[in-house]
Amino acid sequence: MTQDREQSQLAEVGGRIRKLRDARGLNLHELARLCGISASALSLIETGKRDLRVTSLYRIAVALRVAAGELVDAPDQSDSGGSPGESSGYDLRAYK
Amino acid sequence: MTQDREQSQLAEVGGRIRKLRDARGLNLHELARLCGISASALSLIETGKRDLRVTSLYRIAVALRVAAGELVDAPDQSDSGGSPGESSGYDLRAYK
DNA sequence: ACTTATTTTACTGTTTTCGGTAAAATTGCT
DNA sequence: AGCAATTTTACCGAAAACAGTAAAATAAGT
Repeated sequence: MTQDREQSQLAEVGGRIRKLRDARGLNLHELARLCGISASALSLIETGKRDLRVTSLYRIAVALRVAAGELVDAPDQSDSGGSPGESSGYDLRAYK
Repeated sequence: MTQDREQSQLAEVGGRIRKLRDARGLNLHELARLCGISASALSLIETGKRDLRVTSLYRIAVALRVAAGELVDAPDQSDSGGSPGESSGYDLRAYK
């Protein structure tokens, strides 16, 4: 369950990278060299078959000239710091 | 150079995590359990001493109830999909 | 069809994240 | 000061992300 979810999350991240790479007119090897990641690793990342470190995410974002958040968030994500003070909602009873 | 940059990027990510965790009134072990990451690893992440996978980033974001992008982007990041068609700015001459 | 460019996949070796545990260091409270 | 809670750090072993290479698969062009 959680496995499938992370799988699709990575697939979405990879899809956004590929889309932006295409929009920039770059091929795999070019982007790979721009962000210091091997082409084979980048291919696995774009197809959602490999997890990646956030530092790698940053390097890719820099190469694609977008904010790193655009690679991990859905395009319509807009929620932010709500009103502070309503510290609620956590159910810690199950533990400890 | 690049090393220091990634170091500070990780420190910023960790700082945001810690700040949100404090705002939620959670201690390290509680957040660790909520996102399925060991407390020791989470401590290293919050102090910017350890890189992390994006799937871990997602789990932390879910536990903190924020978009993952809020953990990787500076709070004032707002640029987005500019006008398509101006494919420019890449210098590939140095390679290939 | 052939040829070329691009991408995918498989493999090996190195580095690094991660869980778990436990011990130090720090912080907070009385 | 002491004592407890929280955090940091150090270790170990396992799993996974990397680089590099090369071969297979796919796409694109002539």
